[in-house]
Order: sequence, then C-alpha cells, then structure tokens
Amino acid sequence: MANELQNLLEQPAEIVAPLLLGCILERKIAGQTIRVRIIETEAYDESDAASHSYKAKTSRTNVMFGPAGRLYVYFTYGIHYCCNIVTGREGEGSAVLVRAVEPLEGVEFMKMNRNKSGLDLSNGPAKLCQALTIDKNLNGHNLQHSPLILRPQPALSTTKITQTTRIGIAKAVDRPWRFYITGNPYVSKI
DNA sequence: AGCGGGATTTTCT
DNA sequence: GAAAATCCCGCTT
Repeated sequence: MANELQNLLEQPAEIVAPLLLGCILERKIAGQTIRVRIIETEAYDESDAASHSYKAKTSRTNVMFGPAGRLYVYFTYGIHYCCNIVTGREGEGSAVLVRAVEPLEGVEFMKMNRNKSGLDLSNGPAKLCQALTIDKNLNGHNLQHSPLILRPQPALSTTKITQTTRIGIAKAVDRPWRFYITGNPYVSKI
C-alpha cells in the first residue's frame, strides 16, 4: 500500500498548505505525549522571493530541497525557532511553515515550556516550537517517526478555510499563500 | 488597545 | 555588517 503521508506531501507547497489544516502533530518527550492540531500554515517555494530556498541551495536550506515529510527548522531573530514541513519532490526547495496549532493533549507540558497559558501557548510559529520543544535537533527529522509524528486527517471543506497573504515578510507580499481555519481562536493574527 | 524597541545569533552579502 | 518567515514588555493613549 502506498504511503498516504508521502503522497499528500509530494505535491507543491501551495497545494499542501491548505490540506495540512486540521492534521495532527504528535510530540513524544520526557515520557509524555503532546498532541496538537494544525490551524494555520504558509507555503514557500523556490520561485518565491520570500522563501529561504529562493534561487539558492545552502547548508541551511538543504532540508527544504530534500524528500517530502521531513522537518525544516530554522533559527531566527536571535531567539526563535520556526518549523516547516518539507513538500514536493526531492530537488524541489519547497515547504509549508506551521504558524499556529491548537493544543489537544499535554497542555500542562506546553504551559511549563511556554510559561504562558491559553491562546499564548501556540498562536504563533515560534510559540508553538517552544511549546513542543522543537529546535535544531529536529531539523531534518522524518515526520513518520517518533519523537515527532505528523498524522494526516481528511481534508477540510474549503468553506472552512480562509486564504490570504502571508505575514512577516518583505518580498512577494502579494502571494495569497497563507491558509487558516476560519474563526479558530489560535490563528496568529487576523 | 496600540505602538516602539530590545533580545540575540545564524546566515548571507 | 545587516537583515531576519518573531515575540515580549513597557510605555502611551
């Protein structure tokens, strides 16, 4: 039987990004399980001036050009980690940034990591990485295996998804490659 | 509620 | 040497 996750992720980032909404991320750490639901995503690819993979394959963005289903973690602003799910075929520098998630299980652990509660646990790309203890050690990790697993879910109806422009970038600002579950309180920003 | 700046380090010019 | 796919705190209205 074909690998469901692989088939899903081997499509272009702008196709995969809305399909990842509602999917489950499962993090195993310190004997605990944290489960969250993906609420908000953004697509990036190499034709895209806002992407780290734009016209250049470097040691940092190597993972983005690798096989789908890996995790691309980058460090930014001197403080924060953000995580992407690599999409497309090997050799294509594309990925989907996970911008917000909704906690399902392991909320106490997330509170300890974040020293916050409520929406502040995971309503932003760097916040959710801190909540799930995602850092450089997980760069390149295969999301089919522990300690971080991506579980596909049936695609949401397009009527429940809002598509708009991306956040926090200076180039290619007009591309409508941000997707979120309409009305969900964990969306990072309206 | 909204604005402004600091944190702090990797990456590429 | 500057910018960066961000967040948080403190100040002002």
